[in-house]
Amino acid sequence: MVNRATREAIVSVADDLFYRKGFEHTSFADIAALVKISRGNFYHHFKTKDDILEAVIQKRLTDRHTMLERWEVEGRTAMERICSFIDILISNGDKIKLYGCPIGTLTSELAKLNHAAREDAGRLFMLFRAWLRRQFVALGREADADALAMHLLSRSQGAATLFNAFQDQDFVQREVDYMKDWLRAVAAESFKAAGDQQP
Amino acid sequence: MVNRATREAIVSVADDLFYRKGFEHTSFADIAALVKISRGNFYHHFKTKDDILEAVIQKRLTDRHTMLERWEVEGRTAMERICSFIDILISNGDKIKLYGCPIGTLTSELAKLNHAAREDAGRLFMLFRAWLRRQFVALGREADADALAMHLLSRSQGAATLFNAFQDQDFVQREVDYMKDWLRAVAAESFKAAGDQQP
DNA sequence: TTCAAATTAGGTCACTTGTCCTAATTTGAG
DNA sequence: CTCAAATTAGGACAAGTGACCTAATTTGAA
Repeated sequence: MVNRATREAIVSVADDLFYRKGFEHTSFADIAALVKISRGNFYHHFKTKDDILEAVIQKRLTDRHTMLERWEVEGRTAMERICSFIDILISNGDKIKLYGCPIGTLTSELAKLNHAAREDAGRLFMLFRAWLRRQFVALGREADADALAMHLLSRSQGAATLFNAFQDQDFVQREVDYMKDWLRAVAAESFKAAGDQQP
Repeated sequence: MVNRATREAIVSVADDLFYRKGFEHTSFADIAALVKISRGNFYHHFKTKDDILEAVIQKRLTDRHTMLERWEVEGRTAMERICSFIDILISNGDKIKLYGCPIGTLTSELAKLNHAAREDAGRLFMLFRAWLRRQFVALGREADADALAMHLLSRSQGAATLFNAFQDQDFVQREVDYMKDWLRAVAAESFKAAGDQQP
């Protein structure tokens, strides 16, 4: 006798609005209008706005986890998997161009609001960091896998931010190409190191 | 008979609060409390909150312009000047760690608010882009100076975002070192190209 | 079908927001 | 000093916010 559909609709719409308009700039009224329920109805599903934020972060964690896991079991090489990550900038380009990176912008907003959910949002970055680290380990870079993961995360964050600021499609494409060049060099180095038997 | 001091105090405090708490999350009351004037007094200096934002963006443009110009006339090499830009991540690290990049986060917030001042804020990035482009030209890279400028801007944006997210000092230091390595490689390439052109 | 639980609609509440008004005070040119 | 202009304080105002309540309706297990 539990209606999960309405709850999921609220979270889904909130997820979208928090991304497009920001957490603080999104009101209960905004969400209610899109979900087509009355404002007062919220209290039955979520006690506070922070509870909705919590659910949205959880949803994003699940969604990204699912995506990354799918990439991992589709049996491609670590190199191709990392390329899939880089290609988010293109495949999700239309939205990034307009609203930036969903993870980076949320983290940044919550940091400024000094919001309690700041740490939870941070786990979104940690998810990608750990996943990328695993790919670099698979690429034969156990020693500096984490630094490489952070570096690539950083590069894609920067590209997303400037894509949003300048709206320049050529720029993103160029940065994506640079990242793939870098990735090939990283892979080549690790092959060389394996041959030398030296780090 | 014009009191510019109060106006400048308002803009200065607003600049700081917009950075630390975000534009929307900063209220007239917040600013008034720090400037130590009454709330109603604002209307005499700024008709709307958007007018204050306009003034803050103008101030940031002037401040950054002054800083970049100073670096340019201090008679150092283009390489050293670009290093000064990279080193912002260290010299301004305490604030970036807590609040992110003042330019990137403002641009991102205004994009989500769909705010009219979005374009004005964009000029802050353009300022750095043009300045960096000039430095790369001075480094002998006329052909791809703009792409190099955007690339470095992108790298430093990403580093600032992840510094804010993970608060990891070692990470920023590493990224700063990577950027300087990259810069040296770029300079070396341009020397090589110059050598090829003039045998 | 029955009926208690789940869900919903509609509204109230106290509070904050940006905007704007008016009256008092301060300032400085003549 | 004089006095009009500049500046300031204090508050009013409507609109919007998140939180919360109650009563009506819907749902589905027994």
